[in-house]
Amino acid sequence: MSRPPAGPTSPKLDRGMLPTLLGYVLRRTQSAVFADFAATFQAAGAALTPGEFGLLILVARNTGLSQMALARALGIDRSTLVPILDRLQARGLLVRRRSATDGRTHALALTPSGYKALARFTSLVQAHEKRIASRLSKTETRTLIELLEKVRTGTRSL
Amino acid sequence: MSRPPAGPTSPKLDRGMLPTLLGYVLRRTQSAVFADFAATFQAAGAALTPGEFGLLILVARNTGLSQMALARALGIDRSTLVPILDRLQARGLLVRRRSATDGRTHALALTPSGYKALARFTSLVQAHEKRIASRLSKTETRTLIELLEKVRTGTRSL
DNA sequence: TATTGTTATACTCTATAACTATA
DNA sequence: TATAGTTATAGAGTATAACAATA
Repeated sequence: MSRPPAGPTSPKLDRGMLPTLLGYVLRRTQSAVFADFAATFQAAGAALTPGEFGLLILVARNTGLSQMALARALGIDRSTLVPILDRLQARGLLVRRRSATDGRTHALALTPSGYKALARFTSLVQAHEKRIASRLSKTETRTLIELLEKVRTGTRSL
Repeated sequence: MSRPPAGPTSPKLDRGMLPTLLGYVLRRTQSAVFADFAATFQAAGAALTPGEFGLLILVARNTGLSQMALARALGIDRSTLVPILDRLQARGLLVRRRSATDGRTHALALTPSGYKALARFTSLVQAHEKRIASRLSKTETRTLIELLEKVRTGTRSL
């Protein structure tokens, strides 16, 4: 792997203190992992974001849950959830059913097609996961997850 | 710290396989860290995003760089950069100067006020960094950064 | 009165395509 | 022709405020 032809337009910039900031490294890594996720799905002719995958898993595992409960689990506002569900519903992956016990709420569920798609998505996610952890040993991967969880729970916002 | 009153609206949802997915843990951690960053600045009456901080550092360390060079360093399109610079310029933190050697480019630089603000921002970022790493030993923090870099460089998109 | 879902609105980040000025 | 910056436009994620239906 040779260096790209370092013309006048691609000088290495001085990044100063940034490389040692945990938040910065975290952000760049998250960005690269996101891009890998997108590339994995695009290469397979599928379209899904990590957020949508998480949402589908949540609905599959908690069939009948309300939009409020889902929004709370995702940490987003209920109004933010509406267009996201609209899209997944338009793709035939998910349905809003009227709750029998509370007329205000929608009972969310995957369609048969949604379950089938989720199975496929899951194998794509596993391939993606394998790749992003490819330079890490099993132990290192476990350590990384533990350390990330420590960081997450040591935060103001939690 | 007592648990919140677990009413009918906050049942613990089944998150299935998600807690073991590195990508998922990374995303949630990044989200929590982002929220902590925002809270730190808001508490200090300052307004800045992690991305803006990174941009200011880059400009401070590479005075006179062009918008193209900056966009490339940030991994975003040049058109995306325009409104971001507009805002920072409107806040008086940064200026676009005409390049003496190439009339097409703008030479970016911080204003004196920008340097002063950046000094303040830097100390806020350091407080934020200290908090998010508060549950980690020095060694663990170093390990975490190393593992994150390994993940980042083991990605398709790199 | 309070809650759920929706709509209207607004802001930010992101991109592509086309335009202008300059090289 | 090619590059830099801008503008126009569009899509997605995020929020707040107000509204209708239901509890």
